[in-house]
Amino acid sequence: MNYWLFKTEPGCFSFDDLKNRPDRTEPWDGVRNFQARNFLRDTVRVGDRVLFYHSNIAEPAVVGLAEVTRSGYPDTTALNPNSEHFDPKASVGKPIWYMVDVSYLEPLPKSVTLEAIKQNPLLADIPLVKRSRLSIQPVAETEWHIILTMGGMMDGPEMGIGRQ
DNA sequence: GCCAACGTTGGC
DNA sequence: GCCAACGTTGGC
Repeated sequence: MNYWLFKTEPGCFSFDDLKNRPDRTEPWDGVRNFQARNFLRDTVRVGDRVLFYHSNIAEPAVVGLAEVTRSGYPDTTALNPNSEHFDPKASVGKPIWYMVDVSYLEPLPKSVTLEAIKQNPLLADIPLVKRSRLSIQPVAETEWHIILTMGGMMDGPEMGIGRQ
């Protein structure tokens, strides 16, 4: 199982929008960057876990967790002339662009802001800091655990002290 | 809304 | 295949 960070502008599609879908599942379409496309097409697998990140807002942050429920398949919005993501170079035989399905899991008890991520020296190498424009990013397992800990999802090494 | 970073396009 | 021009992303 792999870990990922998916970026979205909440004004376009938010974590709550995913939660409010009838089956809490949604195709992750409209990605038009080749490196992100390669991840979606080749590497993202069913069962992979996703950090859901809100970008382009006053306080960008990881806000929740999602799960991949369908691996890469052709992005139909590229074939639809009425879609804002239409790509005249794409065709059924050569789709160019790919999407996956993601399902809502749970929100983080507290959002992990970009500011907090930047301030954590253990996260200095993640693409969010180094390659901020990449919209589909792999997350190392250690980084995954650190971010979940920062979000109040799991106990960090020092947080169990004093517990019953 | 500005603008730096960076990805893509297209002329040569 | 280089690289200038251009468009987009996304933090601030």
